[in-house]
Amino acid sequence: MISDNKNKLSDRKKLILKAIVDAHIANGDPVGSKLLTRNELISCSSATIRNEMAELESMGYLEQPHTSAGRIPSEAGYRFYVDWLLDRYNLTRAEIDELKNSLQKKQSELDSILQSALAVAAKLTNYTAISVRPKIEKITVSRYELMRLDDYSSMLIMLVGGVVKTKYLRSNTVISSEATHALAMILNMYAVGLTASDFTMPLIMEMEQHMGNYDFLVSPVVKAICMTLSEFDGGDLKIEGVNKLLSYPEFYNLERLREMLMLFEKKDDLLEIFSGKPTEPEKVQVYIGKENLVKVMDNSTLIFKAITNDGKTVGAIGVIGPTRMDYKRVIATIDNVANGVSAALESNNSKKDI
Amino acid sequence: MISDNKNKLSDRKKLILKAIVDAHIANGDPVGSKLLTRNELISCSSATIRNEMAELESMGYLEQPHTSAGRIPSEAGYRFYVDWLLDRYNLTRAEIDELKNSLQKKQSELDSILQSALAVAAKLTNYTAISVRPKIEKITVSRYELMRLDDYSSMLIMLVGGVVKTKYLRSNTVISSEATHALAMILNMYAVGLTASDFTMPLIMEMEQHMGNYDFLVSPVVKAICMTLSEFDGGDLKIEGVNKLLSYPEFYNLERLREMLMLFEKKDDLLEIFSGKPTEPEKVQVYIGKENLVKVMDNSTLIFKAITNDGKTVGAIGVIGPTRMDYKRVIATIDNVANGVSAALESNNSKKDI
DNA sequence: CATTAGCACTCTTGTTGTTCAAGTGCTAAA
DNA sequence: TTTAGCACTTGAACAACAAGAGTGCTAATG
Repeated sequence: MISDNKNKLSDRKKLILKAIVDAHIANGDPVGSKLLTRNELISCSSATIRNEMAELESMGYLEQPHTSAGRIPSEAGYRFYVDWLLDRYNLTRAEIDELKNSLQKKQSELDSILQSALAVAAKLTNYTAISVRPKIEKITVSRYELMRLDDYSSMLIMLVGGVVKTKYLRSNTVISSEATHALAMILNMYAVGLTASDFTMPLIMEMEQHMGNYDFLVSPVVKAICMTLSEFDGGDLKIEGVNKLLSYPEFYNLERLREMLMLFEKKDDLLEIFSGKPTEPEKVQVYIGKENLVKVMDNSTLIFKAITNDGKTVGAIGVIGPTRMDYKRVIATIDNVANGVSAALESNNSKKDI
Repeated sequence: MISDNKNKLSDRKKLILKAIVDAHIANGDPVGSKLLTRNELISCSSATIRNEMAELESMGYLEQPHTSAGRIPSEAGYRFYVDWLLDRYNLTRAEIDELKNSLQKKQSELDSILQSALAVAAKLTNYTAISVRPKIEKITVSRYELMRLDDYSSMLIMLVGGVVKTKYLRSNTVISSEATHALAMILNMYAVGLTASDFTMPLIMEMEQHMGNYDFLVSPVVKAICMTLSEFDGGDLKIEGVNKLLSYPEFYNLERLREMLMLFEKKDDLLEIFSGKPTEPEKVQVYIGKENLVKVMDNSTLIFKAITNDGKTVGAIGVIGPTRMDYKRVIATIDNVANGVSAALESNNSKKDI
């Protein structure tokens, strides 16, 4: 019986088990009897706790890695914890919003091709592959719609560069449908054809004036617009095959590996490297070690090539790896992949023309 | 002057430098004078090589990690190697084919949503996120086109489940355009509405008979068709945020990390785990440690939830991490993400209905 | 009878010292 | 100019050892 299972443990044992699992989840270290005495819910001495822990161990809920370490939960311990001791957790608003927004996002044609190209580049070269779409200047919204979902939330729909972008909005107060309409009108009146930096304070104040009682809506919406614009033209960076790093003894070193992953996580530096260089677009670029100017890449080589469409550079694709890299294979591969992506884009163009 | 640079080194120095770089690229170890004497192009003793190496080092092309190790190329050494000593490498046919095929691939609606959902799941939970589309039975091609590109290559275009799939084909002999046409006709005659397992040997032989002199074309094309079908319905598995593993001391162990990455690489096992379980689709599933049956995951926890569309399970999304996992947060997050994806799919349905 | 204090015991971790193998630099001879 | 030989340097691997942390057990206490 399930309820049998639940009541197998005394309340104090449950408390101690829960405390141990919680502490272990938080720290990762085995937890000893002394540590638990600090827990306010547990009001007995370390010796008592030790006795209880010994019993929990013999029941199979705890184990000790070695004699002189603390206890860690066994799998059965985790199972009991998950089934009976778990608190409920509710996502924060910020988390929910992030979730909703990301599910709205649509990939562009180029993004989709880059994704495939990256996967094949990583596979063929056996190095971590990276692609970027550089910043596009002067991206603007050509039309706004505002869709009211309920009293507290709406969807901002923008036509930007021929593509529909949506942004989920939420307020703490009730927004009437009149307010929604008014805001949409104001946006189409004032904010069409503007780049992110065109949204100046005077402009925002003028919009607020026109909104009357609903002036407080303007600034968060403008923020959302600017975020969308910057996310759209703020060059996107994709990475594939981080695990390839592990294949090389150069990165078989956790400190180094972690630094590299931090670099991938942050993306800014890489974006700059790929975008900023005065590249000859028709050639594969090779940057070795300190030529990369970013400290973390002191011992790494970056090999990439620009992707062109209609004669213009629209991105770049390449790999990153140890300076000890199989240059001749990688250079040839990246050359071909970049050309392939460019060709795929061109063929799309011609399809559109017909 | 560039040519100056090229001739800064004597031919023997170039030979030795190239040999050192090649050897170091291959092994990763510092290379000593003795090893180089085995190179057939170098016909002098280790002592001579040592002298040359000492000179190359003083010129800045080599360095030694410590006195008693061999030499490794410096950045300048790599630079010289890349600029002047590199052999040309041509991609193999297999590599070129793989490249072309992967650039043709189109993502489905579900794939695109899953991609976004994965990214946000990995970010919110801070664990590695995984999604699967399970096998779809009975997927068939409803129409074939064959586009001749040149004497040796064609594009096989298939309409499968309402989606266009293409496959790049190449032969060693010249294929006339008549042959291409005949093949396309035969395919549409015999091979429409068949699943991969419907392609039996007798059928293939019958098709070959109708192809006359071009019978040798049938079997490779059928292979390509079957590959496409299996790739289409063979459940797809995506992974995001492998680097998150590094955040946890449990994986701060290169052996463990590598095993996990191998698991991600192979995908088969994971696919089975996600797909095979008799899940209650409305609940978040938690598998702890050995409950996972796959050896590598002995110390890991898998948390996932099914994604439904129109009442049917169309996939699953979840995370994998150490058994010491922040269960309450992860369970809540996965619950929300999976629901979000399901909802996004449903809303697409209703759009289509209108 | 449950709880607690105290102490001896166990086991890991980090440090130190030593040996071993690898590869160099230099000198003298060919 | 090239080669052989030898002394020297240095990191990696391994064993010995001290320190620290946490337990289990026993005896005392409310």
